[in-house]
Amino acid sequence: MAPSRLAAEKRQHIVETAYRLFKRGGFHATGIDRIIAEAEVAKMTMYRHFPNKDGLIAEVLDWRTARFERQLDRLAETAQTPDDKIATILDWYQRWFDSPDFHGCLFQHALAEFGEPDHVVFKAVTRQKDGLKRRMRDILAARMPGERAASIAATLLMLLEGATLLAQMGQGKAAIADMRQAAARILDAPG
Amino acid sequence: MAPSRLAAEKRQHIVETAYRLFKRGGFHATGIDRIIAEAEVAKMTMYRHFPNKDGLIAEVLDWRTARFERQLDRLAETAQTPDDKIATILDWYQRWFDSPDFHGCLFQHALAEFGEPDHVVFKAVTRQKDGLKRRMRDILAARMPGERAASIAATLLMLLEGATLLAQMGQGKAAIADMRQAAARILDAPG
DNA sequence: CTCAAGTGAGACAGACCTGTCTCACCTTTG
DNA sequence: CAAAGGTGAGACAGGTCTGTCTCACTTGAG
Repeated sequence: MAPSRLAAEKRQHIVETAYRLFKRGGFHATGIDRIIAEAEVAKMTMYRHFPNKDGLIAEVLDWRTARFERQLDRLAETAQTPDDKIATILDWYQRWFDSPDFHGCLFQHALAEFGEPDHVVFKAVTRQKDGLKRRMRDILAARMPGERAASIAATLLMLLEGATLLAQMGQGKAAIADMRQAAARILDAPG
Repeated sequence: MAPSRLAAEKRQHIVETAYRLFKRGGFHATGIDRIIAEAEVAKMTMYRHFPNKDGLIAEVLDWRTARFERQLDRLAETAQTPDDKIATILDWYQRWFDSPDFHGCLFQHALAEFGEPDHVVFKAVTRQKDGLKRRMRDILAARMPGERAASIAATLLMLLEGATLLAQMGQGKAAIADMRQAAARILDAPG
């Protein structure tokens, strides 16, 4: 039978509550008991919707990936040139770093705690990073050969990931500024 | 009383065993019981040398930082120009990515699991990253104004951290190549 | 030799973990 | 109304976690 409307809402509520707790406390350190207490949900309700904790984590990451990519695609529509589209991504990161409950990248953290390439969580992380890289590559491909677009997209991804790390260590402001300079130099360089 | 020679050796053995296990399995997921079993050491021996698990983790990171910086400083002596010194650092990362039991950066992982800025582990992470950035800044300062050296050092650090992340996702080869191109463009750009 | 420090082995406490199960209750649907 | 699926609350099992403690033994220092 198809899940009822209320069941789907409960499921989504669990995902968002778990997201908030994982972001603050990490994955292994955040217990199921804590999640169901915070979500005000019975334990069996959680285990009826998700096979186990790892499955919940992967679902949380995939949900977050979808939200992230929606925001990114919407932003890309507001800009005209490829360079402007890339700039809106950097703007997005800058706002993220400045947001009050910034705790670093949940996907980086997931990779740290689930480093086995076959693990369902590991795969959810690669999906997010590959999606971001592909979006930047597609943006740049309108302005340069595909191979060079792929290379620069990878470079920008590295800069973004490194900047996120520095931001988690309290150096977000400088990291954004330095990243903008570097991005400008890389994009302006002769092909 | 000063610790005996054997006691110091045991202590060091615990640190190196914990390092190996943390690298593979993460921090929360690796239990004390596993560490002392692998190190073939009594539990009380471990707790006599370290105040608690967090203290052991911080010690492991600091030991690893010292080893890393020794290697870096030794490499820097073999190169002449600032650009060559930076290149030897990139070479070091490339060899690291290709090493058989590469599992990503232990400091990134520690930051993911201990995100509280006041935590002893968090501080050990910032020490390592700041140390690396400072070394690159000092290298570059021989070739450009101090402010620009600091900015480029931060950019290179971001690239290195991002490349390490990509390497953990199996894209180390391409990441190194793209990073080298980006570094060359950034270093060659007009001041 | 003598004594103290260090150690190995393991029991132990108390807490927490994941995941299963029961049972009474509610709500939705036919 | 009646049947069935979803839920809340919590007990429960079996395991693991950190950290403390005891006791017998070994090893190093004076």
